[in-house]
Amino acid sequence: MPTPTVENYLKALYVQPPAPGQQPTELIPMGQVAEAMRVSPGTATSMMKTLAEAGLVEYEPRAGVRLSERGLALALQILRRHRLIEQFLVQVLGLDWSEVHDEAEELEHAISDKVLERIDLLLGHPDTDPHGDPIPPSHGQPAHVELTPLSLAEVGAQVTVARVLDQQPDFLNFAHQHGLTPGSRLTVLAHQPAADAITCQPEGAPSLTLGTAAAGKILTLIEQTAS
Amino acid sequence: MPTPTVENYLKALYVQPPAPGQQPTELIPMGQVAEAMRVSPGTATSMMKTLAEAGLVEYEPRAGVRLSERGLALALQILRRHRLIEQFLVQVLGLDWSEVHDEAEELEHAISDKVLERIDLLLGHPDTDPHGDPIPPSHGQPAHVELTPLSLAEVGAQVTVARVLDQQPDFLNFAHQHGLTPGSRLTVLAHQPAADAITCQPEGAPSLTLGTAAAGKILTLIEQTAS
DNA sequence: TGTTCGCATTATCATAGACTAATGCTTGCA
DNA sequence: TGCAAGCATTAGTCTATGATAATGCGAACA
Ligand SMILES: [Mn+2]
Ligand SMILES: [Mn+2]
Ligand SMILES: [Mn+2]
Ligand SMILES: [Mn+2]
Repeated sequence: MPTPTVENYLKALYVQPPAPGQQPTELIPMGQVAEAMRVSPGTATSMMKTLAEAGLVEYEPRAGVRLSERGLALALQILRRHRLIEQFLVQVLGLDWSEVHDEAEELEHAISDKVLERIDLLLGHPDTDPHGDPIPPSHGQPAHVELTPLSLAEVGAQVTVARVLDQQPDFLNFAHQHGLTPGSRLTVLAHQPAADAITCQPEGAPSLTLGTAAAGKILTLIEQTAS
Repeated sequence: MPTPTVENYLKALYVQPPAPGQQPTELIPMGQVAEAMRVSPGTATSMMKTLAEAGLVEYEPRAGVRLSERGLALALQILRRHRLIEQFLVQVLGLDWSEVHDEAEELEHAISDKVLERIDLLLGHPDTDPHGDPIPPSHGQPAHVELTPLSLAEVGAQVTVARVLDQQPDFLNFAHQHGLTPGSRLTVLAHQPAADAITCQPEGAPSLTLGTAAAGKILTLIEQTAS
């Protein structure tokens, strides 16, 4: 059984965004690992060697690391725990979606498979967490759904918010207050490239202008394009 | 915030049974600490010095340790977490009372005050856990209730099982199968000192003979003495 | 083709928690 | 009154995980 530290590294490796245009099987450079885990570069290197010893990653000196098959399976297991716990904390205990990430970050290392499956049952086998992140099944990869960042949705399109990529409480509170939670519908009103902004109209809330960076963190399902 | 290891030591110190006839404020010898925590004597000594440094225990070399006021408050907090979690696992997730102790042993270190108070609310502020152990309030000591070990109950008495002291799954399964769970009522039929045994009649279950040691782990509330 | 700059690696050290083995108190008994 | 047996303490080591600082490699640019 891996330590909490090892579990955190594996999860971090899994969720690293591939560099633009890269396959997710490409090598992750050590600097990125160090930054993701907020440790020094030396610590990252030595930890990656340890994980490689344990067969959880493939490590190529001066090139980077990628998860091995075993490492990937473990990472998905931790991610499943994390996201089911988040959903549980919101649905059953009534916590706010802005505070469950940090709670789950600890609980994911303490919960047994048995308790986890009870939670899954109680929740009716959800397939996403409160932020719209997919919950991996107990075996195998989560299904892939094609989503469009709000920043790229066409003017006039009607979209449904499906997933919010930023876990920061401030951002989540902001999104909640403006009707940008998974399931809420909105219409894209305008792009303002010069202002680096986009304006949209959430259903049942005032219209809203967001910077491109923020809009890029809101992933949507296109319901209807501009007619 | 103490580490999980420190929390476990404090909890263990709190639940150490005082030697027969001792006040619970007496010093606990190092051998007892080492045995309770299943570590070597040297480890116990060095850990107690560390805890003394941190002001959580009073340590007298070659005599023993006792919890300080701060250590006691912390121990009660951990115990509250442990027992509320156990009750939650049984009541909400439907786990068996024989398996929740080990689960809670991990979760007690991972759960936040916020989540804990939500659980407490959801359960309706229970004051005992599934084994009948009292749940300490968020501040202060748990109320003391006078209970009688089944081994000492008089022949002919009607008693209600209030608390089961052994957390071993085997013992708990045995107790459950024979109707010896908190809340179940039974009548004491006979003492057989020569056989080191006691016979009782649980309501709605076959009568049962137990060794004195086992009967001593079943604490009861006397409902009615022999007429 | 050579050099430099950015990143990675190595070397050294620290801390928490554990172990084993050697040593040292203390107390009860002769 | 003295000593041995039973505990407890100390000394030295180990592993996991971190840090810092010195060194090294290699890709891109001159
Ligand atoms: Mn975590
Ligand atoms: Mn999430
Ligand atoms: Mn514990
Ligand atoms: Mn209990």
